[in-house]
Formats: sequence, structure tokens, C-alpha cells
Amino acid sequence: MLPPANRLKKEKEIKRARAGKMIGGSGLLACRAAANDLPVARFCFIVSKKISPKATARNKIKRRLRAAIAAAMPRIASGFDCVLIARFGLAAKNYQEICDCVNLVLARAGLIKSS
RNA sequence: CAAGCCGGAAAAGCAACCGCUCUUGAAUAAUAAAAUCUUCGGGGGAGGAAAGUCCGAACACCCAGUCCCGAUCCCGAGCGUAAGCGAGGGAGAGGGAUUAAAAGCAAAGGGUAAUUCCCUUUAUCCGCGAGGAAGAGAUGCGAACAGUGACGGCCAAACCGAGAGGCGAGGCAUCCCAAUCCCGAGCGCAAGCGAAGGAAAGGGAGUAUUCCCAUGGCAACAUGGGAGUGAAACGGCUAAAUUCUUGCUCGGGUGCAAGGUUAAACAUCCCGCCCAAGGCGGGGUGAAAAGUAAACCGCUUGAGGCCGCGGAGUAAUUCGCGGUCCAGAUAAAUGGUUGCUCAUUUUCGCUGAAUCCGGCGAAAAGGACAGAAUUCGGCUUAUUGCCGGCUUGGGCU
RNA sequence: GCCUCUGUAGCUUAACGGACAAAGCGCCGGUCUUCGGAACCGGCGAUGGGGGUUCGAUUCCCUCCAGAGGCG
Repeated sequence: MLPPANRLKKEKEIKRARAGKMIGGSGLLACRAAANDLPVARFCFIVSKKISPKATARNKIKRRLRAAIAAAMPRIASGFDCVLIARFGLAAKNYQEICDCVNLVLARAGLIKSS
């Protein structure tokens, strides 16, 4: 689970982030982000019933995405809100594949620190 | 060994690293004190179905008609110098009673906060069996098709009513066809024929035209009694979760997104400061923004659960004592990753007489259904392997 | 999350518990026409799945499935 400061909670903020312009994606994952005025990056995760009709499977996808983001947090730039949307097929992947996918998508959206 | 029936408990384990939530203790910072922030430590953290939302309740709010009580408030004849008292009238938070509609009625008895749930007994039905299923107030308007023919025919004292008519003791009959039989008015010298009436093997249509015993009778059958149902009577008894009539019971509705508390920004007015446009700070306003955004409470201690002991009861259940507080999240915590072990599956090898079985070894795969959302009691559905008891069948001794 | 509602031919709607489940549009075939349309005639085609009550179920009851809606 992410620390509370890195969670994106309010519905209005999520809608703002989904309308944002920093867009990245791959076949298994989509990313929408918008800049905020805070010194942290905030995330939320969307897994629809189309991905899997079973609630337990959806919860597992969300937990793995959160773990992948938490692992990548030191390399992530601050100052934006990000929504990660799972696409069909992600349920069949293991943790390492999800990590690779998350890193690829974040790099395409330009959210990785340029050090 | 195979196929079944009933019941029970469980819901893979261990370690390492990295995290989340609730609660609690300490320290530090700030403060009048606290809320709060950070760090460290202790403790708790999904289910038997958390699911479907099919029943039932708790809890919260809202709403009808009639009647009663009613804190409090208003008017007030009159009395009094006055303060005040005050018949009577009106409003009325709230409390109680009742119910028109809607809804309900589940064998008998019991349990429960309550139920279509659970328990005991049981008519009946299903199964070879272990066992399982099972009952919907009363009445009976109406009831397709088939069939010559189907919830009921015919007569009727007494009583009520001006009458039409109502009610109805009691009597007769009891689906249709039917070989044949009984009876025998009458006809005939006789053999015999034989109306009406009665019974009937068997057959027919249909979901459906009660069952048993005793006595009498050549027999058909009659009479009486009984079983189950029913309070009883009675020529009663095929029968439905809808409809109609009727009896009894019962206020209704919405659901924690119920409901409650606090309450901005912006607007506008005043004051102060900054050279000014304008900005900053403080205070106020209400009929508008707004009782809105948002936050908090409800929110987890409850008709509790679990463990132990004892009592009542066939049982469901219940009573007493002691111990234990056993999830409270909110784009939604209770986890993520790695390694090992165990259950399981597949493949290969060895072994023995052994492609099928057992043992040993190796490799690979790899956890059933499924995620609390106000709370609880049931039901139903999904689903993994295990344990105990029992039944039927087969084989061996 | 809480609470409701609806499933009938390809589509839109009917059907007191009673005969082969009705109608319109559509589809197929035919007649007519040089061809097509219109018109006329005929045909195909359905009660979401399973169970119960009943002699008999689209209808009543239970259950599963699918779809839709309301509530800050």
C-alpha cells in the first residue's frame, strides 16, 4: 500500500488527472497525468469489470500495481497526479512483467526523473 | 472394494526483506492546555459462504384519520388598589389508544427479538436401505378438453315474509354402457314368455366417480360400526401459492447514500496599514451564495461472539457463574516479493511375475469458491480436500 | 454499498391458469408486371435456464443467469 501522501483520493482530482495531457501507455496499461502544485506525486488505479468479473482478481491487480509504483517511487519525478488504467490481459501477468510494464509507461509519459 | 446416506471440524505452513490500517504507551517540537506532526515500542486486522439480496429483525428518519393525556405559550369574562389569581377558549413539543387501505394466515405443539427459519411428534409421499420430502384460515362462485354423463339432482313439514321468495327438519337417488343375474305385475292348459324395479363380472372417458370390519341375506346389497380429517352437525370429505366471498390478525413508508453536528471560499459593509491601481490583516452582516463544498459523528459493546464449568429441556433453545474484548477501511486497509516444506497432478527411471497395482527416487507444474462496507438472525447458491457414524451390493478368509 | 424493476418470433407490443401462444413491421415463396414497388395469397419463426404447486404454467412460488433504473 502506498503512503497516504501518495494517494489520489478525491473524485474531482481524479477527473482532472484523467483529462491531463501527460499521456503514456502500452498494450496492457494506460496512463493519464496532470501537474499539481504539491511536492509529491500522487497515484490512483482503475481496474474495471471488463478486465475480470471476479473482485478478488481485480484486487490482486491493484495490489501489484501499487507495489510496482512503490518500488519505482525513488525514480519518479514529483509534482503531478497520475491515473493508471489496467487493460485486458494484465490479470495473466506476474509481478516482474507488471513492473516492466509500469516502468515503460511512466518513461513514455515523461514522469521519470531526468538525473 | 464399489455405490450411497447423515453429521462434524478445517480453509496449507514457516522464514526473510519492504509496506498499509486501527488502537495503545513513551519521547521530541509547538502550546495555557489539547487537537496535531515526527520517531520508537506493544496489541488487533476478511468469510464459511464476506456472495445472491430471497425472508426476518434492530436502529434512524418521515407520514395518514379518529379519540385521550399533555410540559409550555397566547387570548381572556370576572376578582383585586396592586402584585397577581383566573371560569372558559385557542395553539401545542411529546406520549398513549385505535385502524380505512395495503399486507398477512404454512399439520399439531414448542423455540426465538422475529420469520416462509429451527426443533419434537405425525397423516401422506419417495427410496431395497441408511434416510429424504412434506402440510398455506374458512367457504366453494367458477372450472377448458374428453365423455351419452362431473362440486352436487328431486321431493319437502315447520318457521319468516304482503308477495316474489328465504330458510329448511326429514325422505329418495349417488357417472355412463353392460353380458348376465335377482324379482316377478301380467299372459298362457302347460312348457314357458315377461313390463316396471333392483344388482352386476367387465368395459368406457377422464386429473378425479372414498377405504376397512361386523351382522343379516342364496346373491346383489342393506344396516351398524370404525380409520384419517373435522369443534360438531352432516346423504360432509377429488382439488390450486391466482381471482371472488368471508373470518381473524395488523398503523404505513423509506433505508446508514437512513439520519445528525460543525461549517468555509466567494459576495457585501466597516476599520487599520501600504504612495496609488489594488493588495494584506482584523471585525461584522443576512432575505441571496449556503446550512452548499468539505470535515466529523452515526461506526462498531452487541437480542453479541468465543472458551470453561454447572442447571432445565427428547430437542431447537434457555438460565446462572467465571474468563476474554474479539476488523472498522472510504478510488476502499487486512498486503507485495523471494526462498523452503507439505497436499495434489503429470512425466521419467529403478524394483518385484507386473504398460494398468504397490514401494523408492528424480524433474516439472502448482493452490477450490471467493474480498467486510450500519449491525445481527435465517435461507439459497458457489466450492477444496479431510474425519467420524451408518446403509446396500460384491469379493476373500 | 443500499434499494427497486424487467426478460415472449429478427424488432415493437398482446395474451381471467385452459384448445396449434396473438398482432404489426421485417424475412422467404407465389400471383400480378417487360422489370421493380404497391396490392393479394401462403409460409418460417418465440415464452432467459432449472425446479416446485396444479389434471394443466407465459401467467402462481423458489432458485440461478442476463439486463436496466433510483439514492450523496
